[in-house]
This record gives sequence, C-alpha cells and structure tokens, in this order.
Amino acid sequence: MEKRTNYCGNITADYLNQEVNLYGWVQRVRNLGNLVFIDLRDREGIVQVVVNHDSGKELMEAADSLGNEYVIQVKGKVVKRSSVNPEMKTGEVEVDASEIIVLNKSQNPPFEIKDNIEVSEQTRLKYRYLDLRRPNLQSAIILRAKILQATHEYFDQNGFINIETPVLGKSSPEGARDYLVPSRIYPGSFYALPQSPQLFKQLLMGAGFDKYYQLARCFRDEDLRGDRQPEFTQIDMETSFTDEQQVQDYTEGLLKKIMKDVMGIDLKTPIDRISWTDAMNNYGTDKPDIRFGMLIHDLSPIFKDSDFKVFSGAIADGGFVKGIAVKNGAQAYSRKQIEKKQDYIKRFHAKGLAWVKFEDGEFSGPIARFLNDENQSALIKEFGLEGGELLVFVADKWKVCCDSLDHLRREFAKETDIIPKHEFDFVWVVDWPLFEYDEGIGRWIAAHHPFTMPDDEGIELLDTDPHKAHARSYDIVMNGDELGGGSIRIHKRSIQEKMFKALGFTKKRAYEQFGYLLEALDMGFPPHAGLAIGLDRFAMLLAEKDNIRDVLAFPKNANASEPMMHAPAPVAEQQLTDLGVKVEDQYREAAAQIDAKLQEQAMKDYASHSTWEE
RNA sequence: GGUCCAUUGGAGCAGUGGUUUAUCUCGUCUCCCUGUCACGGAGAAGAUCAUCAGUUCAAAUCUGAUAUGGACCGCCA
Repeated sequence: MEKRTNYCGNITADYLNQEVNLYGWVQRVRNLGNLVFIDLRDREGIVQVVVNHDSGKELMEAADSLGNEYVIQVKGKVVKRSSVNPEMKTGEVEVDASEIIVLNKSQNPPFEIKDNIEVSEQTRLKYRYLDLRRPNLQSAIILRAKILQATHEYFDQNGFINIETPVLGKSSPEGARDYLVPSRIYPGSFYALPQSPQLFKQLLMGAGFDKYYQLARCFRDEDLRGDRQPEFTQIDMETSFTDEQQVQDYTEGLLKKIMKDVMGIDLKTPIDRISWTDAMNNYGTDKPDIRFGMLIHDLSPIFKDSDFKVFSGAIADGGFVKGIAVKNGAQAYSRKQIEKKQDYIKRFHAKGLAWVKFEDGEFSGPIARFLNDENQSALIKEFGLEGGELLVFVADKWKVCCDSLDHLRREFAKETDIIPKHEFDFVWVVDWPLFEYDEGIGRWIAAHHPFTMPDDEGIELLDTDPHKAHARSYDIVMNGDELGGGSIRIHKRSIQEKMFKALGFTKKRAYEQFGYLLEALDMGFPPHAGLAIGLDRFAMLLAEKDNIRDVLAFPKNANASEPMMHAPAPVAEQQLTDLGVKVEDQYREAAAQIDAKLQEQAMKDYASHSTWEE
C-alpha cells in the first residue's frame, strides 16, 4: 500500500499546500448538495476532507456514497479552510480530495463510534473492536501503554532486570481461588495460574539477581467488581539488601516518572506516610482518600453516659460511637435522603444511622432531644462546628463503625462535591498488623501474606503473642484506592517457620507446601523486600475511568465471561478425555445449553450478512 | 452463595391497568441544499414491549419464575 503521509489527526497547518495520502475511517459525511465534507478518523484524531462539484462528478458520487465506518484512502491537497474550527487540532485546514478509494465498506455499526454514548456493556463487549475505535477508549488504552513504557524505562535506568516467571505453576490453598489447568501428561494433576509471582521473585533474590522487575500477569478465580478482573497485571519488583525506605524510594521514583511522562504532572516526593491505625481511626479504611477532610471522629467519650441507650449501650457492649460532620449537609439532605443512607449502610451490618443537623446554634433531628448541653458543646468543639452541618453517627462494633462511616464519608463527599477534580493524591499506609482475624473461617490469617517480616518486637511476639505483632509492610494508596503494596520479606528459615506456626500450619503441611522456600532460606538467602503495583487500577485512576474494563482491550464482563469470543465455553468430549477430566452430570445440561446458544448465535450471524455460498 | 436495579425499533429513553395507531432524541433510508463541522430542510421505514407462567373483561404496565446485563455484600493471603 502507498505510504501514509501522516495520521489524519496530525494533518495540521504544517502540511499546508502539500499533497497527502491518508487512510482512515469515515466518521461522518455532511452532504450540502454540491459540497461534501467527510470527517476522516484514525487513532490520532479527525481531519476534514472536502469535495465539491469542481472536483468532478465521479468524485462527488464517490463521496456521497460513503457510509459511516467505511475504511477509505484519500489523496488530496491540504488547503486552508474558509472557516476555521478552533475545537479541532486539524481545524485550520482541510484536505481537498483528488481521489477517494473505498478499501472496505461497513455495515451500519450497532452503536455510533463517538465518545459520550451510552451503550450497554454487553453490546460494547460483543463489538469490542468497535467500542475500541472510540477516541476516549483509545486514549485510555494508549495511556496504559505509556505507563508500561515509563515503567520499562525506569527500571532499566535503575539497574533492574526484567525476568519472566512461569504462568503454569502450583496451586496453593492460601489466598484466592486458583485457576487450574489440567495436565494431559499427568491426568488428575493440575497446574495453577499464578495469583502473583511472589515466591518466584523471592527465589530470584535468593539466586542473586538483586533487583528484579516484571510486568506480571496474575489470575484469581474470585467474583469480579468494577475494579477487579480475573486476570490482571502487576508491576512487580523485588530488591535485595534494602529496607522499607529504599523500596519506597524506588516506588516513588517510578510513580514520579509515570506521573511526569504520562500525565505531565510533577509528583511531590516524599509521599506522606500514615499509620494503619491512624488510617482506620480517621478514615475507617486502610486505603484512605486524603483528597478531602470530613474525618471520622470517635465520639465514645462524649456519649459514654448518654441517655440515648443506643449510644451508651453500644459503648457498654465494647463498641463505639463514631461520626462525621458533613459541611452544608443540613440544607443539602432531607430526612428522606438521610434515611436512604441508613439503608445503604445496612450492607455493612450497621443497625442504624443516627443524625442531627446543626443550624443557627441549634441541634435538630430525631436524636437531638437526647443531646444534653454537655454533649452539644462537646460536639461543637470536637467537629469545630460552624453551622449548617449534618452530623451522622454510627454506634456499633469497631469494624461496623469503620466500614459504614468510610463509605458514608465517600458518598457524602461525592454528593456535596468536595472532592477536588483531576487531582492525584498518594499516601503510604505503614505499620500494619501482621495478622488479621478472619470472621468467616474463624482463624487468624496473614494481613499481607505469610512471607512478610514482622518488626523487631513482632519477631519476639511470634513466640508469645503473635497476633499483637506488627508487620514491616506498606501499601501505596491513591485517591482512596489501593494501588499497590509490599513488604520486607522473611529471609530466615527460623522466622518463616514461626510465621507458619502462628498461622496455624502444621510442620508437615508447611513443608509440603513451602518446603522448597524454607530450604532455600537456609542457603545464603539475602535480606530482601519488594512491592507490586496493580497496573490496571493505576491506569483506571489516571484515565479517570470508574471501571477497570475501560483500560483493558478485551476484558471479561461482571460474570467473568467474554461476550465476543464467548469464553469460557464447553470443549469437545475428546479434549476432556485426553485430560482425564469428566464433567459432572449436574452441569452437563447447562453446558449443552451454552453450546446450543452458541450454535443459534452462529446461525443468526451468518443469516444476516454472510456472502458464503454453498 | 446473597441483596438491589435494569431489560420497550439499530442506540439511548418516555409510557403505573383501558381513549396508544407505544413517546421523544440519535442513527438509518429517500429527496433538496456550495462552507459544514452534533450541518440544515422535507419525507419514510423500522418494535411479536427479554422469555415463560399467572392475576384480570382487559397487561409494556400487577405477581412469580427464568435468562441476560450492571452495581454491591460475601469472596479477593
């Protein structure tokens, strides 16, 4: 094919009076009778092509017959426009076409290829290649690519070695559910796809590579969320002979470069640190959004002896009364709206939401009558009330107070529009507990992962009172989202053994699962530490998207399926036989239904526009 | 595993039991138009109201189940 002069979106006044050759998609044809404009689009933008009756009848007809999304080649001369469009990068010029060649026609697309359309996720994913033509999504994918580029450059400049680790690994019962791959050579045995390359990267430190990084694909077979996909990418790093400070320095260096290269923003370092305890107390979460205030206050001391039994009772039961003050909330929220919030926090097991408004020096609302003078002045002092605030309280167990008020805080902030736009606020959350109690399974689990080094005091506590131990781990949080996390790793067999023991492993099970690691730690393993950043989430935040699907070329839907290729799908009986895998009877019908649906879809597809003659 | 919401021409929506021939916007098609850029003007086509069952004289509308999609809880060391 003839060489393209430049992308459509780059045809600016620099090309004035030059002959150009362009390729692109027809965005729009505006036919004014004896004058036709064609908006020609490619990944860099849109340029206007013009044809008029001076160009000849043939060219006019060619221009008029174009449909949306036709792929065409345009040759012509770049000329100045008679009326400039300042909205467009190419708005000063237009291409006076001398030749228009249709390279491929297009059916009318199921949705328009432009930004700010509302189309169901299903349709978007089914026609993902069309969805991806939209400028907005293209720029998100390109932004992601720029992050990757900056990452490679940064680690290369800093002497890190890019090492790939296997995708086919071994299942471990800890953590998330594994994606399994049946083995043909060992029927009945399975590989597991990695949830993260954690142990491989530690072993690479043992191997002496000293500074490792990888853009690692990770897989977790858990239910999806807006910010969670079954497969995702981690910017993974590990370094030897380093401590928290050095790992954080490397991370800040990386973030600084990414923010500069991708966003043109100078990130101020060092990034602030907040302890896990302070984060929980002030924000109710381990991933605080520090772009705005509205901090959570512990009001238990104020309401300890309150006549309001809901408050004093909760405290007497070992719970807390915590609250937030929403500035200008008194006007902004009706009783009905606040009651809706009460329903909202029920999902976090809160029993209710108490509230008062503070206006003109007076408290009003359902529980105002329980506030004695002392309570009132204490609240005014505690929150620094100025008037116009809505105060909401949750009286419950610590965890319920934290969860409810964390979500309420973010909801109120969003609704009262106090979150600064286009701002990216990073914060380190440090000094984590080593363990947390899992209510579901009724035992202690590692807060970060079982290879995290306790602090010095924590090492002592492992023998006596392990669950009070603190971890040498750190999370990097941006705008209230966990971007990444890491830790100093255990590099001594004895400590790792104690750790497994504290987690309730038997010696036998620990060695069955992690014997190779324990043995490796005993063969000159260097002190090491690392961190991993969730690339997808980072890209999502920088692209200011509220769904992770928008920064992935081919994501799965909320039910972990992919409506374009139809994955997952049943496979041929022979394939299962080869693997020694048998589908349980109870699932055969469902699989057959999916198969039937796929066949029906195939017939529908070829019935519509197929040219296949039999 | 659970909760909530949605499903109406190609896309997005309106329509809370009967004067509906199902509303509007965009798109599509036809005709007109030489300076548009969300072109404009005139006209047209396009919908078994997701599926199944029920309530009713009467269902897009009420009820239940199913399917699909979305958000959330659980889950995600």
